Amino acid sequence: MLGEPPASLPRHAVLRREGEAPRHIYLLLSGWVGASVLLPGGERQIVKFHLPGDMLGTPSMCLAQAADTLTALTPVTISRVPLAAFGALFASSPRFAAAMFLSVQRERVALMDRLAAVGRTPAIARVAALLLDVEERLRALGRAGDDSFDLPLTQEQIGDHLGLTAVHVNRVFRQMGETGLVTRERQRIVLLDPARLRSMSARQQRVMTKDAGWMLGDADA
Amino acid sequence: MLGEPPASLPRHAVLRREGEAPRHIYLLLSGWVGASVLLPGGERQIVKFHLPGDMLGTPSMCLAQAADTLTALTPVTISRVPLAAFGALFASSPRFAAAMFLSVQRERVALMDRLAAVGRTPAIARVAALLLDVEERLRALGRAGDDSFDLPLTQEQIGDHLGLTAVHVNRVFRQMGETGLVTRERQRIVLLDPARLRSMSARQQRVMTKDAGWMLGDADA
DNA sequence: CGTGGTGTTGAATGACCTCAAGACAAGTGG
DNA sequence: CCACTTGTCTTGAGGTCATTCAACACCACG
Repeated sequence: MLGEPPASLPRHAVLRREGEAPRHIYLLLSGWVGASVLLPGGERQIVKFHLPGDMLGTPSMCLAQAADTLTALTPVTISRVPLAAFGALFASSPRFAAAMFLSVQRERVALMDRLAAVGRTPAIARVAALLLDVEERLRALGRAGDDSFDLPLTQEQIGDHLGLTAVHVNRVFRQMGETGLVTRERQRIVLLDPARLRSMSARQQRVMTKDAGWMLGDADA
Repeated sequence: MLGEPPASLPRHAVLRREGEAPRHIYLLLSGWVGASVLLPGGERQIVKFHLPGDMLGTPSMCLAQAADTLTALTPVTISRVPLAAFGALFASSPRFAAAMFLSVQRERVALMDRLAAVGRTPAIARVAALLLDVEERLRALGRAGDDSFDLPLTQEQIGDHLGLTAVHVNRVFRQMGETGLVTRERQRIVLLDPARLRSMSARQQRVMTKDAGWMLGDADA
């Protein structure tokens, strides 16, 4: 479709570094990618864990220098999309434009929710929210019907995502194990008690509209 | 232009409550509005302080139920825009669509930055970042050339914005006063040492592109 | 002149961090 | 096959930043 031929990259590969001029966005075909922001003091905040099907790098479309660094958390395959090509599509199809617009709004809502979690909930609620979020997104991709999945993240990465230290993430996981909330061996996570996990996560269940519900009766491309 | 006639609302008025079906977005003509998310436990996170010129409520365009509550922080005047009317414009003018798209991405970047601040920086850095952010936005509106401005927020609202308690916000302000960073009388803020404030804020200086830099040579409406 | 919202300050508590050490697993080169 | 390394996980002890609880001051407002 609109992207360049797929490319494979190993774990730890950097798709694009913060500060570079953004000339592409990226389609993630397989694997996990982390989008992170670096603070002057060297602290890192991972603003998004990307799963297959996601579009990466779009926040920087409004910037002269990319805001986030995109790093492969697992081996990945991606397809780059030049902004120029993207722009043509945007101009020719209002429906596509609307879909993109709504997609960004969804990301924005997700950020609002996580900001609320990081700003206002204790560590265990944040970890619970992360697990539920990942499970839900994987389920939408057709993975695993049971409440288990692979979480190819180090505890440090999880900490950088949730505003915690790796050490504290570890303690939270242990506590969750001891109280029968989850089990984990290697990177395999099993949600033993999703209901209780949900109740302590302070997570909203958001209902998305069908794309462009407010955009009726227009010509498509 | 595209909105309904302006309406005036008093302080504390709720433009739209979280959970309602979003049928409008709002143009803020004067005054301050806070967009907040409520957590199940009753905690509040203010995700954005809106200043005149801002479009409010757009994140909920992708949702069946509004994600955020819009509350007047000062007396305000607003203009409502029905989503339907909005959609027509969106369909007829790709340039408008692109501008909207980029505007959302800017909000997204701002959320990423604040998430990083809340997740990874101490209280004083968050307050410093807020002050600099507000000052910069007011300056863009043509207000105050000197480093002073009105901040019509309670310390509780500031806390809800930064993931702190009102008490701690107060202590941070006092400390900033004692160390010669800022002064405040009533709601008037004076930045005594913007440079030092900036250095401790961990705030990125983002360079925005001109609207639709990647979208060249298309027909406008 | 009360009254409610907000600001201010202290004392005690707590959630999370820092520092440090060790365990464990997966590679890598000998 | 075995050191050896490296990255990650795990656990403890102690410290810190921010919170909670509580009391009081200060306006603005009726």
